[in-house]
Amino acid sequence: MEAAKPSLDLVRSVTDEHVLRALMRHRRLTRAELAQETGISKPTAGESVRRLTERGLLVDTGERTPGGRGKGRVGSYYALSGSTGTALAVAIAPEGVVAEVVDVYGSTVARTRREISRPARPADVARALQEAVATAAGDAESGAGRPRLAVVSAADPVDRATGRLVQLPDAPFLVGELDPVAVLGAHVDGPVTVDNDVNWAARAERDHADGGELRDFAYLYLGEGLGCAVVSDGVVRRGHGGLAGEIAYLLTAGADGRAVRFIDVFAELGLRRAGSSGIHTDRLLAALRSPGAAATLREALSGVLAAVVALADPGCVVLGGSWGPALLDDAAEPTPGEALSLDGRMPWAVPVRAARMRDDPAFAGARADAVTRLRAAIVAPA
Amino acid sequence: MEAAKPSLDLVRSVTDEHVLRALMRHRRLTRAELAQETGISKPTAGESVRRLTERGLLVDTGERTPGGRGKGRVGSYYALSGSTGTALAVAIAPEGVVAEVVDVYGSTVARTRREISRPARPADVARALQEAVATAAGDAESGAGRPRLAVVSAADPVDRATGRLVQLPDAPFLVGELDPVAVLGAHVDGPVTVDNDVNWAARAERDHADGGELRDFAYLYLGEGLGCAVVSDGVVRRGHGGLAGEIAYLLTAGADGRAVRFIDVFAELGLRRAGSSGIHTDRLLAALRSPGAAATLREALSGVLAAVVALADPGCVVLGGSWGPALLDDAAEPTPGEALSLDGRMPWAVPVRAARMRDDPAFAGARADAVTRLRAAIVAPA
DNA sequence: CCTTCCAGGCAAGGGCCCTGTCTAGAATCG
DNA sequence: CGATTCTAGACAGGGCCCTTGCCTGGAAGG
Repeated sequence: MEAAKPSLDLVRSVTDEHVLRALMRHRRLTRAELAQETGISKPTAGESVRRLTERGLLVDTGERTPGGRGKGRVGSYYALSGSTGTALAVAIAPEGVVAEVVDVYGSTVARTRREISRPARPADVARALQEAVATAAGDAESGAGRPRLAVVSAADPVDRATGRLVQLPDAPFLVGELDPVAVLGAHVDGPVTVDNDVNWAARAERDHADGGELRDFAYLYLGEGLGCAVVSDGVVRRGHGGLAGEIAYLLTAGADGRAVRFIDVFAELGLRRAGSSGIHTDRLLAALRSPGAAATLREALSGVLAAVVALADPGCVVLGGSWGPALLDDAAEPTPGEALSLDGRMPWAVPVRAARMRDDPAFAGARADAVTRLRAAIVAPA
Repeated sequence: MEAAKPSLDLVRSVTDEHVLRALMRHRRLTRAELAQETGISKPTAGESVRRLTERGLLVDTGERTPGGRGKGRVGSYYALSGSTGTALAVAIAPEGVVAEVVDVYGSTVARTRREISRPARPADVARALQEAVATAAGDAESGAGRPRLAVVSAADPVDRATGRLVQLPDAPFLVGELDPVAVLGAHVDGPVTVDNDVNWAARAERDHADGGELRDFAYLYLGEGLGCAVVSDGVVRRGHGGLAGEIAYLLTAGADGRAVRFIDVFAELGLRRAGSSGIHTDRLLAALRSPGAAATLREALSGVLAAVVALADPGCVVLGGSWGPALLDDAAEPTPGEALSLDGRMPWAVPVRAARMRDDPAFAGARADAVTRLRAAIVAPA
């Protein structure tokens, strides 16, 4: 509703969009099915099919049978043509790189994974990224051409304006000067979207919830690194530079009650890795069995939670990462968040629960967004 | 672009909207001017005027002269009719209540202010609100009928779902069970929108900036109460319950380096009012001249700033309230934020500046929103 | 008084969508 | 095996909305 002034082909474009979206949901439809599915009249749907076929977006699949039960005339099935293209979804993590080519239906066209041996050095990560992307894009290119766009998840802070990874002190992973936009741009025709893995995981968690109930929540990632995604009004809010959620620097209560940065709590407990500056998760999980260390960690996390709740007022806090959910498993499941009460710090209660998406949620979020963006790219220039 | 399926009158509605919006900007236009202004053709503009006049939204003003220089045929001026109505903008603060009736052009139709003697008790506030609203609405009603909607700013946390004021411990103003939606609903035909004064001030500050440059920023209100508005992607984000920005409960560094809540820092310095639980601003401004207290306050505020920056990544932090800007006046203006450096707590720098809107910014924000909503209400049911 | 100039009305045309009807062809039934 | 039944698709008619182009009427200026 912005600069749509002299509109009459606007109405045609919305018709075409409905037809395209219906075929994204159903893969193949006859013109009559299309009319019923979209609510558009039969002649109009037929005309839209004619236009879109002419533009090369739709093809007659050649399949003619209208289904088993049909008694009447055969119909022609139409489907999106191959020229609708594919999208590339990539996840960069210290354990390895995943690159997947997806089509408009959300199906996987090609997939590659490159492991990285620990500790992950910047050059190793860059090489793994290059190889994984080249392999996946190459495998898919023979079939469906170059991907039209790319969506990248990176286990590092991402500059919102440029998409480059940002190097912050005390951050666990050293990806150096990696520029995913430049690397992916060589394999993709369109835009490259880059964001933090925690933000992608939060989007996956949001989409996983039923009926859009998760419109305002915080996703705390507690693993080798510390991160937080803030979802407000249904959208991950990245802030001015894309660095929103860098909770490592939040002031919280340390072991002796002094105000220390969250990340420093782990140093004081001897839970930071020697080589990198990440958190030694194995040692941390072991330390959780000692009441003293567990209490210190819970106290520190409680201060962080209070800050998140005070500033963002989430309706719920989701804990993810390798050891975040472990803080909850101890508590009785029926009373989630009991073990992480805010200790009377905050005057209102907020439920805390473990993340439901556990299998590479960052990649899942990026992959889903790649499909969404691909669909939008097909519809938009209509 | 949502459920606009069977659209052809959609295009007519957008035409009418363009005509209405043009007349909101220019107050009166002939049909020819309307056509030129909107880019629509002359017959179409004329037809839209006919429809809108028939619906009672437009009137022929009777003015006929097409302007001084015109040599040709006289044109008829059309304008929005009186039935487009008015909106009510209200600001509730402990010092008093302001109620203003505005029209679609943003002009003031009626205005009332009721002072409240300190200390403001809940009953005083409720009475002042009743009186101010009744007077303003009554004054305007004779001319333009009942206002169509109301927008309310309240110097208290506001529940997002119900619009009721929320009572939090350690909050300065005691408005009890005040329910602005119920009070205003008696004087208004349409919806009543209620939000926190800090959020409204932040919106005013955003609109005051040139060219939408303030898309991601934080507005820290430091007065008798402590508040914060977080603007992400150009919109104030209220959180799940509307309580985002309650920074009084944030953990920060106290005088002795211990982790204390922000509000407790003022108690330790003896800067909280006896009767209410607000901050004694006069005493605080005096205390700022003592290096020790000033350093303590800056240290505490620095911890709060770090939390805001870490979680929201604002492109800039704006300080408002009665003593917030005073923290900056001491520093050299050319290097804003120097006196409030993050002390190396955060790895990236964020500029800090004083609020530019100083004259009741909360009311200004609510008033502007009332005009916007009134215009939308006129256009929407088109 | 005539010319100039502009607001507004009128006519024609094109685009888009809808309802309603007809046709063709295949499966099913008697 | 032919008649019936059912459905996909084509076609005609009509309504709505916008646009271009032309005409008219009346006021200001020479």
